[in-house]
Amino acid sequence: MNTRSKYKTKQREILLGYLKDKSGVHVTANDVCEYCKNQGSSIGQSTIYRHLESLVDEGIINKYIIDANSPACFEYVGEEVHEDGEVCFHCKCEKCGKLIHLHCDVLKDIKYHLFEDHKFELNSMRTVFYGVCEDCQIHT
Amino acid sequence: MNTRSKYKTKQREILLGYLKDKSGVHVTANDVCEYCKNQGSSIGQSTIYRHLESLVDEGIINKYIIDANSPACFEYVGEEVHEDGEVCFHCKCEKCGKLIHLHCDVLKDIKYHLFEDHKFELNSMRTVFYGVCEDCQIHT
DNA sequence: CTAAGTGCAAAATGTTTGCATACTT
DNA sequence: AAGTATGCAAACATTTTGCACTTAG
Repeated sequence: MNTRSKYKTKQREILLGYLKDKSGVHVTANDVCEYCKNQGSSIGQSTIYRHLESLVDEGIINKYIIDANSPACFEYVGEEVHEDGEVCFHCKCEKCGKLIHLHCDVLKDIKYHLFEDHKFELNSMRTVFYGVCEDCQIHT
Repeated sequence: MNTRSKYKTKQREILLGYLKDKSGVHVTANDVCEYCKNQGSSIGQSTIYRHLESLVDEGIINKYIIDANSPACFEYVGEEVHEDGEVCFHCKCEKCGKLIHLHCDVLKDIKYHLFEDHKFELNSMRTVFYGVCEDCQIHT
C-alpha cells in the first residue's frame, strides 16, 4: 500500500509531465506507453503501472474504473489540495464505449440535492452515468 | 449489445432465482458458479457471464465495479416493468454496500439536462450513484 | 425445424510480479 | 554502498469468444 516514490527519476518526470500536460483529460496506462514510445524515451509498462499507483496513492492523480474490461483512466488533479468545489462527472456510452468528461455547474447541484434531500453524500469521482452519446443516437 | 434472452431455460431460472434470493447482497460471477456446483446443477461459466450481461441489459440486475482487479458484483433490483416516464435511480453506499432506490422529480431533471445540454441519453436503470449513506456518515 | 442457449477450452485483456540490472542518494 | 527504480518476460485473474452440441418454441 505504501507505494510513494522516494527517488526523482527520469521516468517519473516524463510520466508526471505528460499527465500534467493532459490535465482535464482521461489517460490510460496504454496512452502513457504510446506517448513514451513516440518520444523515443520508452518506459516499461511495469514502471508506468507502478508510478500510476504511487501517484494515486499520493493524491496527485485520480483513477477511474469505468468498466471491468476497459482500462482504468487516470487524470491529473494536481499536487495542491483540492477543497470542495471540484465536481466532475463521467458519462459512458453504452454503445461505443466512449467516455465523456463533464464539468458542469448544473451537475454540481445534483451533489447538493442528494445530500440535502436524501442525506446521501455523493462521490462524484466514482459515479458514472451510463447512456447513449450523441454520435450513437444518430447512427442507430 | 442486444443481449436480451428470449427462451426460458433451466439455467436462467436457477441463476435468476439465486440472484433474487440474494437481493440486497453482492454476488460475483464466481459466487454463482459455486452455488450451482453445490446444487448439483452446474452451469458453465460462459453461460453465467452471458446471462449476467443480459440481465444487466434488461435492468433486472445491476453491475458494480469496485476495483479493476476484483471481480464485478451483481445485485438483483427487480423485474417490474418501468414505463417510459419512470425514472429510477440507485444509490450505492460505498461503506455498507446498501442499495437505495430513489424516485425523485429533481433527479428526473438530470436526465433532461443531460439530453438537452450534453446530448447524452441517460440510462437511469443502469446508472448508479456512489457515495456514503446517512447511517454510514454518522458511524464514521 | 430454426433460432437461441449451452459448455468446454482457448483467447483476450489489463494489470501485477519475480528477478537481475541500473540508477539515486 | 544501500536502498530504490527499472524493464523484461512470465504470471494472474477475470471475462470473452469460437465452435460443436443441445434445447425451447
